[in-house]
Amino acid sequence: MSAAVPMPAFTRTIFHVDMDAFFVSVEELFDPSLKGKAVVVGGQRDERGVVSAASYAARKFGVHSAMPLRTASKMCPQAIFVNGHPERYRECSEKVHKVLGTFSPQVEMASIDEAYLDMTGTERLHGPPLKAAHALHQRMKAGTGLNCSVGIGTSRLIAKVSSAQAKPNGVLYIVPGEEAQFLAPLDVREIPGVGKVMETHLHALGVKKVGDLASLEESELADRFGKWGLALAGKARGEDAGGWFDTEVGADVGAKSISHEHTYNEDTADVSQHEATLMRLSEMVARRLRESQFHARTIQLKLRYKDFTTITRAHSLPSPTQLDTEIFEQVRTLFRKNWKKGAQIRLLGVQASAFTSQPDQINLLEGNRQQRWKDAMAAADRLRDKFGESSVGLATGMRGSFRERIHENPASLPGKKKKTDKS
DNA sequence: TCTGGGGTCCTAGGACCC
DNA sequence: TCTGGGGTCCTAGGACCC
Repeated sequence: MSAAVPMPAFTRTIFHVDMDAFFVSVEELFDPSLKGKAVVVGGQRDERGVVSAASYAARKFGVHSAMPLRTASKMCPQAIFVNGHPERYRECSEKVHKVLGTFSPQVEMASIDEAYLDMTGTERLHGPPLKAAHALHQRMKAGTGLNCSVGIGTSRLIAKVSSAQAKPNGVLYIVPGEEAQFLAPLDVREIPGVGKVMETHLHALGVKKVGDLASLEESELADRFGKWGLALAGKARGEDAGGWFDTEVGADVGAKSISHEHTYNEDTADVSQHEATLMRLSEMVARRLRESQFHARTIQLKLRYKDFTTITRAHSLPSPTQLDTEIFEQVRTLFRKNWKKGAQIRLLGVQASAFTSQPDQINLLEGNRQQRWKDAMAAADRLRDKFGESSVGLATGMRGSFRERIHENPASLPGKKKKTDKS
């Protein structure tokens, strides 16, 4: 048993809705002459960069996302190369979200082109799962002009894996109880979270299919891969074992970081160019912080050299910021300290994290003071545990002082501890 | 093949505190 | 002079996803 998070006692009905060749399909809406042709979205054929999306016609030639554009051009010379249009995709994504909202109040956009719906208990409104899915399909086409695929299962994992099997433009329902049989013949790579590295490790153990994985001892997986191994064992059975998958659908989590980065068209060692780039990236990050009303405490520089070696260097500020100048100065300091002078740079990036919504200095100090008091109390408790009740006098004295503080400023009492433990 | 940009989560070591 | 056990925070790197 993986005991950390109890599985729901009832059977859930989860939909995973995945838009088909999303970026390509959106481009086709704007230029119908692209329809049916080999199309590559992401940039021009001679540019530095990778494929964001490929049409099904282009995929026939082996082109796939994340492939370098130049490689795609060699494999499929007749392909039409299109620059990406993020605003168009965001706009369409909102339309998708709206359509999905008419089917369930519990909708969660997992990325720009896919979503989870908890459809548990919607039978009276929408009928059985397959009927609801076909209705969704039609309403999606009518509302957005786009095709999607729908996977249905008792967990997020099963829904996600089955939507991939349903592509393109299909629906696949995995009947409750048949999860393991459905997964068994699939490549381990089909399990979300199993990438190239984990695949190699599993192959070394003779594990190629999910069925092979399911027949391994859970304890062996745990020994070999730690926390991940345990989750993996559950996934082989179709369970949302551990991590993000185990969360309720629609419980939206705020952003944890905001970043921008830039890859030069040609590598360069020109300092003034680097500082100008860092300035621009800092401005972009700061603007988004202000838009989302976040203040960031940690600023990170990302630096990639010509040979692709990449370093990150971070610094936490005494008080959080959303100002261009403060971010830029931090990132410039980090850059000056860490750049191997004269070495050619390929990419620069700026990231902000450790968000608070309260920039207020006074509140922050109060928070720190309170934290120290909490620490002191906890320390006293530990002392008491160790040395017995004779040391309780110390602890009581502290509690007294703490109580006074609470009366001074009752509003600031509630714990700001947000344990992000999802396992 | 010559490798984008925007994210999330996990691990591991060291500093620091009690 | 040597000896512990925990906890939290910070930082760096890496796997993975779309």
